[in-house]
Amino acid sequence: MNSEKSAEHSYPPGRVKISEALKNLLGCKDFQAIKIAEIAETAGVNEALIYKYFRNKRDMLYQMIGDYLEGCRVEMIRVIAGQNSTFGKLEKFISTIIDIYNRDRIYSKMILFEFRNSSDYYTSKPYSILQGTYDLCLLIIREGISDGTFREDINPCFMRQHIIGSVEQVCMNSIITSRSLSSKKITAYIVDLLVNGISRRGN
Amino acid sequence: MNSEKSAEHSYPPGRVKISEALKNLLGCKDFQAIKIAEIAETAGVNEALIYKYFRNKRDMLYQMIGDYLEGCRVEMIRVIAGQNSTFGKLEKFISTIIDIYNRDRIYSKMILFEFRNSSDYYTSKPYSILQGTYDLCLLIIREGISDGTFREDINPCFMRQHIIGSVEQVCMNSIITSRSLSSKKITAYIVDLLVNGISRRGN
DNA sequence: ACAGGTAAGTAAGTTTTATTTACCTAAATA
DNA sequence: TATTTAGGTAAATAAAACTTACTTACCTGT
Repeated sequence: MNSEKSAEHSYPPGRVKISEALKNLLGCKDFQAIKIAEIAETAGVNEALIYKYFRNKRDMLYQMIGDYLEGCRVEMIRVIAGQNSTFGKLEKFISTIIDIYNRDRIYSKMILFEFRNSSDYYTSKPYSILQGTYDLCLLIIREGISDGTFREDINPCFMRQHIIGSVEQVCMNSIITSRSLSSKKITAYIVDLLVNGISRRGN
Repeated sequence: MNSEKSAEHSYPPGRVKISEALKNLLGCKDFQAIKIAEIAETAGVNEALIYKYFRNKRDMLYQMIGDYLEGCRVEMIRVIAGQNSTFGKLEKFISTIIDIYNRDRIYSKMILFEFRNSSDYYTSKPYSILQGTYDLCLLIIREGISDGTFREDINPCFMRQHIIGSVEQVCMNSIITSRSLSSKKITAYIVDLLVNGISRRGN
């Protein structure tokens, strides 16, 4: 019984084909418009096989998002570790989020649009992975407060929300308008606003 | 044919009962879990009547959100008009958003969680009403730039996204955690972060 | 090398749920 | 008074999610 993979499920060909089929279909229509029959047909498997691997339609989405977000979390940890200044870490944190949302639009849409619409989403596994990734920001903030980069009179959790909110909003907008983001430029822009505020300098 | 109300539909008792039933049900379960039959039963009308007034299930949500958001837009215009300083307007804009999200949690949930999950949402009427409300922020920003309150080196649309993103994130979090927000306190907190940035003062 | 379990896979259902059709009734209108 | 029209319903339909009961083929321990 010790043959488990890193994730807690195995990936037989049928399962992989199902996930890929759903992903492909999500490229052209949205989740609720995609039929199980359609997924099965696209994958070239029987409908019932889907229910061997997934509890229900929504569970497919959650598992896919979970796998994807786990990869993102690992990437984020690696990328931040490569920076030594607090400021550099914050920049990398933001630019990596932008890169991720920019890179695979199908997953981005899943996460920003399909993912949240169920009351059990914030008790779900993918949610906690996403929060885990976003919470890396908290470490940066705490470090920044103690080394004097950031204000010490602000609640770190609150600051985190402020940062995430701003970044996600920009990403969401680019996805809605189907515009690609230049991660470097946008990061600089966001960081500037976050760090210096919107008030005229020297006010 | 000139008997139209201010909104483009009339409100006979059956229709009102249906909307109220849906709203009540949304208080305890989420949209996709609510059945048409259940709505009809709660409203005390026949299922078919629902389709007299609404194209489909999703259309019910859109119409309800549309009506609600139209009220919010009107409120926002009135409230901002009562301020004369740019700074006061920004504060009022933010505190009103917080108040609205705080006030009726069922509508907030609809808007933040159910509303976005369809690709046609950003071509929908409620979306354009919401954007219209949020765009009031643009006027404030432009005014603030010309009167020297805000930085002139920032794109107003971008600044708008930054502000909305931060505010919405905080509201979303309070809804997820079912915590009520003290609009005054939180507004002061957000405005401070937005205006002055997260960087240590005098950096 | 073979019994027995187990994972991958399927055909053909059942059930659930959104949506339609065809109809009734009463009030407004011409 | 005839007729349209708005509010409303019972009962059918259709579509899609999900199950059941069944193969087939591959491991695995004796």
